[in-house]
Amino acid sequence: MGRAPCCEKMGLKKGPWSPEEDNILISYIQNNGHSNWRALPKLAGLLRCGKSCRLRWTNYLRPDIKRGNFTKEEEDTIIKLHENLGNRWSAIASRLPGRTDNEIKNIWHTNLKKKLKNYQPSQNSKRHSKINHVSNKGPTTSESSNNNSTSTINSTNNSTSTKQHIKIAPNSPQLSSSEISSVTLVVDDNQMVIIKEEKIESSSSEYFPKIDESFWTDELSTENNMVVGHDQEIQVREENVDIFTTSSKMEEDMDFWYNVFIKTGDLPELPEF
DNA sequence: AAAGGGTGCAACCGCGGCGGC
DNA sequence: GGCCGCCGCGGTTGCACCCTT
Repeated sequence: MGRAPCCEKMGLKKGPWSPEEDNILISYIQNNGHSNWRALPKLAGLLRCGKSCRLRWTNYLRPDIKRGNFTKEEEDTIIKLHENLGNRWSAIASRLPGRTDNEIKNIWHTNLKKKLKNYQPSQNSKRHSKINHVSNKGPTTSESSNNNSTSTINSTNNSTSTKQHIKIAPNSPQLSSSEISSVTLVVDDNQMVIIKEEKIESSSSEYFPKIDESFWTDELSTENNMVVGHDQEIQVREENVDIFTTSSKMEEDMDFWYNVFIKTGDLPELPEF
């Protein structure tokens, strides 16, 4: 079934936006919000499709957009994040306040990609010097196409005495958006952080254990172990995993910890849980 | 000064996810 | 469960501007 192309209706304007159109859109959204993009242009009196309005607003007119050149720090962050997230521009943009996915995508294609060609970073070796890969046992089938890995990291935090299991993202930053993955951190008795990344071919239904809503709640359920459980060593280690409950403080700490990890490749002191 | 190529960026296109019915 | 419409995302295009010759 074919999808009707955007702006198929005759009479809808395309191309660059005029200042007048911008003003109409801004004042309408300021007064009425943008709960329905489809209806917005009609209600605002714009000869544009909703999609065009949404794009203009999110990429250009939004008041919280940071204009101007990217700083060195922002560029470095983009490079780091792209290394980990791939072309997931919206995910990258979400970590750069005031920057849009479109802007980041543009800067990447026009600027950073070229920079990287001449720049062979040592981040990987740096990271690997701190992350000791203790096993790399994928599922017994499709091993060649699945890139599962488990890493341990020495933590300097000596205060915890129980294993904790932290799911930081449903998608591994090491994998492209076309791949389904799971990333899990486990802190064990010896203050070792185990990073479990699992890459799953999206077409391979055997790696999609049934996950109910509880998986995405704060409590660690056995379902979690199923998801990461292709690695036997991890399964054994997880036998003593305590129920994991989160607090906003803990989430903040983990977010900070993860951000430093992403930005620098270094592993800062592990937050106390 | 003009032409041609390169660059940057706004905007468009089409697809997929998701929710409502 | 399937259909449909809306929204968001990533890829691509088009054009204005800049630089070089």
